[in-house]
Amino acid sequence: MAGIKDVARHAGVGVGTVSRMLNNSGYVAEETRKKIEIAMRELNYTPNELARQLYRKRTGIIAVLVPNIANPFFSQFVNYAEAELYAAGFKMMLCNTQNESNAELEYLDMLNRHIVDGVITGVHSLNVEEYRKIQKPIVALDRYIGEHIPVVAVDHREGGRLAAEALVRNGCRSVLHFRGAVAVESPYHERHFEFERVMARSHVRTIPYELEWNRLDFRYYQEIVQDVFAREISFDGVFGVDEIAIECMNETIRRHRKVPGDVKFVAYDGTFITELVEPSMTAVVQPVAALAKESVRLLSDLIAGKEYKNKQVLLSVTLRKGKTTVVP
Amino acid sequence: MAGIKDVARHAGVGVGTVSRMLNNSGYVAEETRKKIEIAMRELNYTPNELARQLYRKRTGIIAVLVPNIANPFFSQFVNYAEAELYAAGFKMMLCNTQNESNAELEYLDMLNRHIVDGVITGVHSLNVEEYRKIQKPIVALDRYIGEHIPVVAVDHREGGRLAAEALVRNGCRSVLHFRGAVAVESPYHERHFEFERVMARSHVRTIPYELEWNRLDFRYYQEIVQDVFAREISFDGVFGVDEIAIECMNETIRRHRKVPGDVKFVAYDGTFITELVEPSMTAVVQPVAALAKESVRLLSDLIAGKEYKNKQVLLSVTLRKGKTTVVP
DNA sequence: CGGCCCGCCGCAAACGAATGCGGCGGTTTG
DNA sequence: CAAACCGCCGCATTCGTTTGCGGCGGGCCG
Repeated sequence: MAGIKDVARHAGVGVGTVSRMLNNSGYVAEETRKKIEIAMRELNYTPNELARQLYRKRTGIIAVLVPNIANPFFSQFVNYAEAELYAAGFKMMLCNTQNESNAELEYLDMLNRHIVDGVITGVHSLNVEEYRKIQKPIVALDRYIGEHIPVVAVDHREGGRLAAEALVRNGCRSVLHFRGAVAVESPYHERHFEFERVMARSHVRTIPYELEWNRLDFRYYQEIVQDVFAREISFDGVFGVDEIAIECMNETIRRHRKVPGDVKFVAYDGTFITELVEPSMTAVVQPVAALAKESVRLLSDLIAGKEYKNKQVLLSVTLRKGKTTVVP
Repeated sequence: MAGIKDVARHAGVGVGTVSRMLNNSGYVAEETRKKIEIAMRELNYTPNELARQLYRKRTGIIAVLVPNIANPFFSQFVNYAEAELYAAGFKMMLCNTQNESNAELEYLDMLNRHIVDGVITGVHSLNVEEYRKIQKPIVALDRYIGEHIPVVAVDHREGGRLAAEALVRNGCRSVLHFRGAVAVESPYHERHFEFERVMARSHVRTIPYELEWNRLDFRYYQEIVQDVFAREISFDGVFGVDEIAIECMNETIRRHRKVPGDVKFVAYDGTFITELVEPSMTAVVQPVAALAKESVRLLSDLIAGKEYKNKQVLLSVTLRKGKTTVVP
């Protein structure tokens, strides 16, 4: 309620002096400093950040866009991103786009409205064109948007290879391969191409099963699994993102087939849920903490004025051995 | 870059007119309206929200404080809260306090700094006194803070009762009861008291096991379970929050005891992970969506100037039958 | 002793928008 | 025919800061 003017009057100085003291820029005598401190305490003064933001043209807020925050991968990502942003002096605005591209658009527009200083986008629904129009700090997670927008991604090719090799090593002959919708372009898909490539080379049969784009709710995954079993597909290995691999394993167990005896599983992402189930699942794990760290670092650089052209940070994945495969 | 003045000059009108048109308040002739529209388009004008916020003294941003967003309960809560806030015209600032009470304090201070219009706090680490000092819109999730701060909570007493009755019905004689640290006061604990009460009345032995306060990482839960089994405690029923109940079940299965044959499980919270495991777990489920909805509603009311005294919204829980108990 | 630098500080102009007030034509009303 | 009213609009102030510029004493140097 009390403004800087009130403090100044109360302390018998000018507003400039109070301001200088707040940001300790310029000279202010020790004695006046004391007087101002007292005045601030007595009036219970807190600077109004809005006025500062208006003058400085920055808010210190970063928007993080994710499709669904309840999804383990994204909740972990957001968790780390928040920590990194906080450490870098930023606050985080969270945007669950739920695949609503108008929500995505609205949040992007906040850059123009000066509400946020930057955006980290983990969503893929919007037309790429919309992003290109915006000449503001944006970092993309796992998506190539345009040459002026840096990307941080993982080496999905390597991920596909690791998964495939694991299943081959474990002697699988017929592998169920859950894959994202091919219609959507994403670095993301590389893992599927590479997976198929390695399998073909190793003469292992694969049964591709295409999933809808951006359906992250697990009810959907349950439906899919029901469908798979209804069709009496026979397989001795499974590869897919955490959620569907787990659902698939559960149904396998319910039908009294042995894991990993009869069927081996390799999950992709390796979030905590793969460690939560019994048997724990072998998984290609994405370095979520590093993804968050790099995203924030890149964005900070952009905000600080650094220019990036065709910048891509590629992080490597690892295979974590669980109990759904036998050979390491 | 272009400001309202530029638009006004470009359209040959005064700034007031442009402003009136933007907020359509007051009169502006159709013809001038057109001219301004053209000017806005040509200059690619977007109003600077910071200036508006300064004038209006509100930002439309709500801070949501949670201890750990990677925790399924909170990630679901945040998910719903974001949707409700968005629908109510607010943006969400997410704060992962990670039990750092200084972070909590810093975010509360944003109310004074006019960065956020309100706070929904799901964390319990800070001294209650700090909250009482703040005469701004705050809603507490599952915690009684003071008479001027509305609380939205679930009926934990009923939750404790439902869980206890389920285990009694299933014929348990000796139940392992994981409970939160009693040192911390919270409506939250009611479930444990009620649980013990019902068990005593039914002459079922309980083995209470006290957990540390606010440790939400699942490594910790693993340690606890290891400890339990190392001490060779014998039990035929388990009650605890999702994560620990699941860890405990996994270890039980690994030791070749049958679930639910030898040991029954009832989890508390009933997040998606209880449905993700095999066998799926019977759980007392908290109405997370409703919690979020009510929190937002109360906060909106507070911001709109409505006064609440000793307001408490109590939501009821339900028992969801899974496969870790046999009798419904 | 005069000029100059230096520590200290006040004044006023930004920042970009919202809005109360009053003015200006033109029409209705008494 | 004058007063009241109405649609429309510009001007100046306000929101609460930051900061450039310039002033004012006092000490130091030539």
